[in-house]
Amino acid sequence: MDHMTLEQIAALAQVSRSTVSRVINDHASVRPEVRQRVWEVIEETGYQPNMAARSLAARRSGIIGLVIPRNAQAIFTDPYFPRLIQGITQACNASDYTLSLFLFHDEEEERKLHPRVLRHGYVDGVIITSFHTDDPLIPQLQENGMPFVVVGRPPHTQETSFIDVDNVNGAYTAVNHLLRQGRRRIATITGPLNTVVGQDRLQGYRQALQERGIPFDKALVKEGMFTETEARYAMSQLLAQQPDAVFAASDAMAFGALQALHEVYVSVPDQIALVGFDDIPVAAITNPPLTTIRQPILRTGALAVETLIDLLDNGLQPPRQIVLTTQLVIRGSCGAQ
Amino acid sequence: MDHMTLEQIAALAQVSRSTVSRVINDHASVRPEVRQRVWEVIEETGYQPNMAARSLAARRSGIIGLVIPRNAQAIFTDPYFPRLIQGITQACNASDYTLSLFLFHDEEEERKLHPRVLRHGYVDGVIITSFHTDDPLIPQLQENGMPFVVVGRPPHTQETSFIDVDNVNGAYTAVNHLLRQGRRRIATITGPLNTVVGQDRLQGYRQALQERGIPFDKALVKEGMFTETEARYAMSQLLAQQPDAVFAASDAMAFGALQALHEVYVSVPDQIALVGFDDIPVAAITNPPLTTIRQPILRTGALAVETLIDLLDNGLQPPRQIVLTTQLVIRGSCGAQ
DNA sequence: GCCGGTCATGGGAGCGCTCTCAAGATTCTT
DNA sequence: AAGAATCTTGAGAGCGCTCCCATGACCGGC
Repeated sequence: MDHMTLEQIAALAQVSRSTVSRVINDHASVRPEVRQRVWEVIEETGYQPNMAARSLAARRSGIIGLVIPRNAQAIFTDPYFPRLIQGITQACNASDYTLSLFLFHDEEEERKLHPRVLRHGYVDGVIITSFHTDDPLIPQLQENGMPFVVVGRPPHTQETSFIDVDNVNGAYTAVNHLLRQGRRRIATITGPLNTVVGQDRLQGYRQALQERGIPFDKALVKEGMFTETEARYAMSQLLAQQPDAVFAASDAMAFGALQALHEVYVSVPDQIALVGFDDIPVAAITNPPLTTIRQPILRTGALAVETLIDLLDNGLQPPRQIVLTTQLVIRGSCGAQ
Repeated sequence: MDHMTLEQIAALAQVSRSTVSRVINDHASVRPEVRQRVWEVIEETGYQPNMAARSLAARRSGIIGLVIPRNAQAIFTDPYFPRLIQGITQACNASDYTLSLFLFHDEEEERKLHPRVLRHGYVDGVIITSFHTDDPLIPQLQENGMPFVVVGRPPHTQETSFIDVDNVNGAYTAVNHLLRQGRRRIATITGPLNTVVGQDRLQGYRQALQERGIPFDKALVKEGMFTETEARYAMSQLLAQQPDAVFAASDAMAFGALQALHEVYVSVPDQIALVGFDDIPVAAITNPPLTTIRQPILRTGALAVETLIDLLDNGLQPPRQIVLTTQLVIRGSCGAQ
């Protein structure tokens, strides 16, 4: 009684296996009364189709994978990831897909487990995020013909569908805003510079300075790892350069900076103005509230899923490449209010 | 060439399908030279067994599910969850299991998607966390014979394996520590009181007060939802009661309280001492650093996986019920240094 | 050198589903 | 009212694997 099969349901409803299959998969051409009779039996028995069998026969599992490589230490501290996962799961739930999480902690795990990601019959496709510029997984996916969508801009964009936000422009806007407040000695705490997103936000910073004819000063740039702790350290180092403003490439890093500044009683924004990037929920309730660049994280996740499903269903030729815009959210930390 | 099958590998290695299967699954009685020949062919061709077929034939998928019900809003702000997921994925990776994430956002999603969790052939078992005391999923799992392990203490413990931390004792220790600092008017911001963990930590608070003969004052208790924002509001409300200390039932809520206090220039710990619960990484770098109760989150996750696998392999009768101990971490926010 | 035992291997029968194809039932056309 | 078109249904053949059982090779004991 425990595990019923299609055949048993068919017997109970006095139809064939095929008809039950049609009813379950909502295929056309089943007489309404038959359809109803079958549904009744299904409800009564609490029958659930066996997914393994279904996957095998239909050649699709209904599972999509989310791959987060080892360098994403920030996943454990930065609300960006939970939020992205929220967007992804919401879209998955809506489209009747299940999400599998592939989280790698070190290089050995990556080497050992990449085959699992690529294994046929497991996932129909994958979403990959936060990779190094030289992450070996992307070429592997291509080689194995595993459909995938990238969150962020991959190093080699041809042939690849991706969802990115306009990081260069966002960072540019942030720094430009600081410039308009009269700040001139603007430091930045960057993301990891072996990622495209880290590079792009630094690029926006440089562009804004350049436009005002302010020379780029390497001493005002410190690399963080998108983590609070790293940024706190970076900020304490930057203090020696006596900046009058800081652009942190993520809100989490902005908090780290804020903490470092609190510790030495530097007033924000009076002595040092601060702008972050992301607009995660806590940004609104720090002291002072954080001026930041809002990026649509939920939407990014949802679009990644939708794009992947489209790719699965329709092949998606040419690849879909979406760049979402960001938005400056002015609060207290930049001194503009 | 793309998708090879066992049969094709067998042909290339000039053995039978069965022998290749034996080699892959590391079964005994295959001649070493044959074993090696087969491995060579597998490596050469980059063959990956089809998981769907394997699951169907072997009646296990190698996937375990992590279920996070809708009330866990905190997942998007509280580093507890990422950390738990880290522990779980590490253990999964080590044991060659894959993790599927079932994240529900509202009641409708839960209703609609519970069957998916219970569906046979999908997941071998599930880990469930952060449920209401009256969450319908647990009885459903029992009814369907789906193996599961609970993170946290379930409302009805007989027959159920779970991994919990000693929340009552942890909270007791936190409050007792405040009492020993001479604080007497101790408020608390609780977790959601329709969860066991929320109730347990409140219970510990009450016990500590009772032991000192301090009457329980309802006005000093505010319910938070384990979120920073809720806690910030709760703290601002508690100010009217003029407490000299606050026990927040999670670190995330302690930060919320801290922000509320900063806003009105109440000094921590001088005017109000503060103790949290969890010891998430940022606790060490807030201003002041947060005194808190450390719970072994990573270990909880790993134990949940190990217990579930044990349950899958060996039936685990009687159920395994583990309660981990907590530890007081003294930093600046309690006024003890 | 014959017989019972062990070891290595292959073949067959599924696992529970989907999907194609063809046949039967029904409706429409003229 | 008869043939053509359509709709509805069932049977069969897999999907790619695991597991059981049978077979044959090989070994030592007497």
